[in-house]
Amino acid sequence: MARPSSIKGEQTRQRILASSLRLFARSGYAAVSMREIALDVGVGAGALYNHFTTKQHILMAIMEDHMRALLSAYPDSTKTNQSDAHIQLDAFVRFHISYHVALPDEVFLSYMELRALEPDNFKIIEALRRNYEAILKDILTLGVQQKQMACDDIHVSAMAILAMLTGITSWFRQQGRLTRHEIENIYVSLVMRSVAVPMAGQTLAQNNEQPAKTIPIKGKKAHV
Amino acid sequence: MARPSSIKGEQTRQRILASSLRLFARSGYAAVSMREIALDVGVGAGALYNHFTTKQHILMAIMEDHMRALLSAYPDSTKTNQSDAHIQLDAFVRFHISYHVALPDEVFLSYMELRALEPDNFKIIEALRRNYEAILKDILTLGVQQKQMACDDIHVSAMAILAMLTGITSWFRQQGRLTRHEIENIYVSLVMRSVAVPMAGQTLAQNNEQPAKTIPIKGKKAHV
DNA sequence: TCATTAAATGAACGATTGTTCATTTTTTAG
DNA sequence: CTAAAAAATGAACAATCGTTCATTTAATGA
Repeated sequence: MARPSSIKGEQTRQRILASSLRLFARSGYAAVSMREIALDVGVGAGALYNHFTTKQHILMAIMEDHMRALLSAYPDSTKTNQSDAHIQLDAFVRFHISYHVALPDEVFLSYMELRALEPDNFKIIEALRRNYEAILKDILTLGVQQKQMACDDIHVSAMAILAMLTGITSWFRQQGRLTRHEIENIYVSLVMRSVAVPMAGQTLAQNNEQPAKTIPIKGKKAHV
Repeated sequence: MARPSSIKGEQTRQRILASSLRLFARSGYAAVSMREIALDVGVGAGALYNHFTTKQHILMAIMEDHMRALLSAYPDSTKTNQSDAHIQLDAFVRFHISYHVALPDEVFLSYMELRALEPDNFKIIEALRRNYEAILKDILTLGVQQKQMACDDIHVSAMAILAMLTGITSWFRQQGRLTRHEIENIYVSLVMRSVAVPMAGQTLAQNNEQPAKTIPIKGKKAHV
């Protein structure tokens, strides 16, 4: 026998994933050609197919790796050892920000290119995403049960908080005005207050009685 | 003279915009071909170029129309007639949700395809976007000045709130569990509390003293 | 009705797409 | 060193891309 396997192959595979990740994140999946990826890796176009059967497989590998890494990176200790919902939520916010700020390309890509996934692949990623969302929902549910938090709607609140947190990657820059730690504190404050139990005397403008007056939309949308 | 202009041309132009909007929002700018658009409009591919000089011009027209319509749709009355920051913020949240839920494709496209814009076009859209963000920042600034609101950072808080609100379009369905009005109320509540002045005795888990412990990231990112 | 021109056609352009494959190079086991 | 297979090459494939253009169709003012 000769050469049943090598380390070279795995190295090239990882370089393909790294180049694809960066290019996909920058220009979008559909806008990046296999030749662009090959050029960035420093290899011929045909060589890519020794490691991935199709372009779609590259995208799927990146997304699935990211989602599984995200899920396994979340420290189980915060889920089991702590029964205080506030502390769990604080830890979740800091974890989410740390992870997403450290891996902006993976996060951006996994959010932006969901529609580039073929149906079967989409289902897999979507399921992993729901697993992650469930972590936050469980925390909010616990907090409401313990009457430590006030949520009008667990699902909506979870979606709102996640959108708020993930949005950081769209403006955060490593050398920006604020450090990651400062941003963590700001967001912990925002999130904690957003689900805080309203105190007596708290002025929350409640004009819920108004029947949702429709906003008049100016514009040239004749096709409506 | 004969036929200096017609209504037919403008109609076709609008149908091109409508078809492109739907297709771009569904599959992404780069993944949609001019022939697909033409087929959806019910016209030959060459006919598109009687109304738009390039594919990029179609995208730019959609985005610019949307951003300008968004800005002009925001009722000036809430800015000038009301001096109460809380009422202004309430109105802003409801306006934003109403508008974005009514025009999900426009919102989704204008956010997702920014990178598909050529540099000059990007600058224009980006400037319009900042104008819109400024509306919220002004409200928060006013609220802080009046000591009605507490923001650790105006810019970050504005980005957080906008991300939270715009994220609605990624899960909202017209025939879903909640009506638009119910969602408005939930988000008004979330936003109001997130910038609420903390009351004495309010338990906001403040472990700001910890030196930002780094989350260990498992995974196969050998290139780091 | 006629002249004029906007609007639409559809073939064609060169460039690029994802992918294949015969061939060559490189690496490892024996 | 040699045999064998992994890995890379680079030309080639059919298909599709955005765009152009000579031509035809259709709508309008006079």
